[in-house]
Order: sequence, then structure tokens, then C-alpha cells
Amino acid sequence: MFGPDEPNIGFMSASAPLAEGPSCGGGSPLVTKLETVARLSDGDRLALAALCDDPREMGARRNVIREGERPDHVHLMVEGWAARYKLLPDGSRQITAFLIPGDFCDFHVTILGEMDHSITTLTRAKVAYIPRSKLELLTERPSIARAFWWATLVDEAVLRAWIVNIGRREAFEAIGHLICELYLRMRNIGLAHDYCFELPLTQEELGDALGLTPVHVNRVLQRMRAEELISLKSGMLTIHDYRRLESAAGFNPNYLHIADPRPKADVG
Amino acid sequence: MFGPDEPNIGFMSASAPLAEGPSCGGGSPLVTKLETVARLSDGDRLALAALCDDPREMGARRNVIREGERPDHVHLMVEGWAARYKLLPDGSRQITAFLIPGDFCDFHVTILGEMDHSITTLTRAKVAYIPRSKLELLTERPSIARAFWWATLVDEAVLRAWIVNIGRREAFEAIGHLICELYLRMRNIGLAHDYCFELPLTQEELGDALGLTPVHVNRVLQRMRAEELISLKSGMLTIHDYRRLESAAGFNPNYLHIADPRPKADVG
DNA sequence: CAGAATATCTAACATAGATTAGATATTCTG
DNA sequence: CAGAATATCTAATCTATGTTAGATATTCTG
Repeated sequence: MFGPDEPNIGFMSASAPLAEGPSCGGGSPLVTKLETVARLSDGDRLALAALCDDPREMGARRNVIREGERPDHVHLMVEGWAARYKLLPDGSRQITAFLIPGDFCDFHVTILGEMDHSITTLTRAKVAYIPRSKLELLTERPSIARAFWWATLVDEAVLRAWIVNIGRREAFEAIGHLICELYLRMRNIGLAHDYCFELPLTQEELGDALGLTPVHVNRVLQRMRAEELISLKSGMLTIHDYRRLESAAGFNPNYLHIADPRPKADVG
Repeated sequence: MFGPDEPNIGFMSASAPLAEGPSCGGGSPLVTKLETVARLSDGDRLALAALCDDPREMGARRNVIREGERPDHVHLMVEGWAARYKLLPDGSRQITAFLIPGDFCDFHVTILGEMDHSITTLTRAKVAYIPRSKLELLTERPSIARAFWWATLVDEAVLRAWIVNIGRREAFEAIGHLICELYLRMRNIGLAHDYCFELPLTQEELGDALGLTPVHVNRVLQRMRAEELISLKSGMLTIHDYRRLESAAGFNPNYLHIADPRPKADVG
């Protein structure tokens, strides 16, 4: 089923996919993420892992793609953080998604053609460039096509949750909600353990995601620290009382559609 | 390619699809909508139109589906309006989408399994119930599969636009933006002409979509009327100066990915 | 490792939008 | 078509968050 134009797949060690740590993604965050929901064959895993093979390194705050562009390839996050955003006429910015390893940046351009928003890295990052044709070939595998549908529909569910967050929650709850969400997403790709993960976002970036000013984000974070809910120092976030944070934020993880979002060992 | 379990398709008059008005949807809003972006064969059109064949009538403010349910069929709007929403612990509601004829209510359950939000009719409506199996059969047709991808990805783009609207725009601009969006969506299915369409939403429902109180929605609508931008009476909306509304709202229709969102004849 | 560039933090003050409470229209329903 | 039920509209008051401005940390970079 592989086309002749995909030499990387053939070159990969066949033993790679199950040889590593507890997350079983063979080092590919895409495989780690999709494996939590899709039954993938060894061939599927190899094909997916190959997508992350030769990513480009990018500095922090670089354009990945801009509104109006019509690329013939798709970007996939392999390492680091990025953000999807729109700029308004008055210069303000609204971030509509945080992209972490395993996330496609612009899967939709394969169908919609033109980008209706922009994407920037937030940290130094590794981003894979995937030709459209390669992606189309991949979706001929039913499990992978289904996994891509799953990823897209979860992205959509996250957008809905953000609308609720921004539209109807107060700043304290909204920030708490976002923290819970990011923790579970990071844990799902093996990048968070014991309520602790790297959160390399400035207070301004958090504000741009939640429709708040950096000043107010700061006030709320101070209060969360004072109430001993979290600590956040040098880009490292720790949730001290996940249960309390979850309930203060009205957080329900169902929209992430992760198989078991809270294994007992981790909830305490 | 049709399975033996789809008698309706065989029963339909083969001349139906092109026999009607300017929108060419054969009376099926789904066909009208998808035809603007996908090249459909007569067979595709018949198969899609058949989905709308035998809808159920529902009263206003009835549950279509509730958070937590796992239905084995999908709902499709054939007539009337509905809303996707989430309820918060304090009883407030956030609407995350308005559903109009041709929109799937819960396409995602086929992949995600459980509903993470609820859907209610807003007006009397006709809603088709489509067995999952029928839908899966339909997606074996490549043009239809692609059209479904298109519809899903546009829904996603609209969610992003709503996040920007709620997060970073003032109430006046946000309401204007929503009006522009609804006008183009309604026109796209042949239900708006000459800047005029039925908008059967209460001020409370508009507020629930924009994260505003009904009191404030009222203030803003009064101002829009005073500035002679719109009129809105008995559920009928007219935009008197589309250009000015668009620019006041910072509206750019690119995210709707409609082939030609503003034919000259209609912009004036 | 020094200087520059970014981030964080704080305080004083301003405001868009929330809240509350009704008065007035409009739309249903029997 | 009358009465009930919903919606719309208005005004007075309150508050969460925005704005502005600067002091203090922290993090980059040559």
C-alpha cells in the first residue's frame, strides 16, 4: 500500500515502534496521541512515525504559516509549542488554539485551500513539513483515516470548550479550566507527570487565549498561588490540588475524548 | 454502490435534483450547501437528498440530543433553527453554534461516541434521523466524503471566528459580526435575499451565543437601529448598509470558505 | 557576565457590560 | 379574541476587568 515515493518508511528500523518508554509512541508524539484512541497496525505506526522523521528546527516566535497562504504541504508539531491566532484591525490578538507535539497545524488547508488564520511558534520548535500527496496516501489506510477524523473532531470539541470558557466563565475559573485542559493534553502525549509540566506561555499569551489583559492574568495567577492551587515558576507549572482546581473551574474532561482521562494512580 | 437497505434512493424521481429554483438543491438544503463547494454527480445528489426525505417534525425548544448520550444515528437539520450549547454549573448557558437547514447536528458522535454538549431546537423544525450505517455507506463515495470533510472543517473555522468574536470584540462589533455571518450562511442555502432573512432568535439566545446579557444585547440592537444599520422586527432582519456593518464589525468572510461570498449583484 | 530585552508584578483609576427590577409589547393558546 | 405567557425595552446601580504607568525580576545575547 505504500507508494514508491516514501523511502523514509522503508528505511526505518522495524523494531522502533514498541521499543521505547511507557507512552509507546516510538518517539513520535503523533503515534502516542493517536494510539490512545485508534487501533493501529505496525504498518500504520511506521507510516505515521515517518511523518515526524525529518522536522525543521524553528526559533521562538516565528511564523509557521500566515492567513491567506495556500501551501501544498501540511505542518505537524514534533517538539515545542505553537499558537493558532487571528489579528484584529486594532492590533489585538486572539489565540484560538495552543499546538503541542503531535498536533497538525493546518490539516484543513488540504480541503479548504486558503488559511483563514495564522500560526506562530511560541518556543523553539521542531515542525515537520508533510506534502499533501503523502498525507492523502496515508489516509488510504482506514485506521489512519479514522484517527485523523478523531483528531479533527477533538480539536473541534476543544474549540467549543474554549467558547464556553471565554463567553461564560470568570477569569479565575477560565484560567483554571485552561490549566486542567493543558495538563491532560500534555499527559496524553507523555509530557506531564504528577501534576507537573512545562508551560512555556507568557501571561500575555495566556491573556490572548482567554480574552483577558496580561495585568488581569497576573492578578488571577497571584490569587491561585495564594490559594495554593498551583505554582508556576520559570515555565514549570505544578498543580497542587487538582481536584479543587477542577471543581473551581467547572472542568469536565469529557470533551477531550481521551480513553481514560484520569487513571487512579494520578488523581490521588 | 448503493446498499440494498436504502430503498428511498431507488424510489426518488431521477429528474428531481435539477428541477427546482435557483439554488439547485432539489429542495434538499444539504445538497444546496454542499454543491457550492463540491462537484457532485447525479448519484451523489440523489443519495444526499434522500437523507432529508423523511424528517421528524419537532416543536420549538425541544431537546434534539443531550450531553452524555451515545446515539446510533445522526441528526440533520432540514428546516428551522437549532442551537448547540453547554450548561454551566451556575445555570448559565453558552451557545456554541446555530444550526440551520443543511447542518449536521452531531456528525462527530459517529467517531467520538459520546456527546459532550447538548442540542435544542429554537423554532419548530424538521430534523432527519440518519442511521450511522447509512452515513458510512455514503462516505464510500469520494466526493461525498470530501464534502463532509469540507463541512466539518468549515464548522471548525466558524468556531474559531466565534472565539475571536467573544474574546476580543466589543458587544457592538460582535453582534454585527454574527449578523454578517448568519446572513451569508442563510444566503448560501437560499434562505436570504437582498440583505433580508428570518432571524428567529430572542435577544437572550443572541446573548447566550456571544457571552452577553439580554439587557446588553438590547442596548446594542437599539443603537444599531438608531444608526440605521439594521432593522429587526418580528424575527425578520434587514441589513440596511451591509458595507458599513461589515466594516464596523471587522468582518472578513474568508473563514466561511464559500466560493464567492459576495456576488456583485448583492453587494450594491 | 554585563547590558539589553522581556516578563512579571503592583497600584490607581476608568469603563463596558452585569445586575436588578420593573414597565410595556408581542405572541401564543384554548 | 381574551388572558397568559414570552419578549422587549428602560433605568439605576454595581463590578469584573481594562487601562496606564512604572518598578522589579528574569532571561537572553554577544
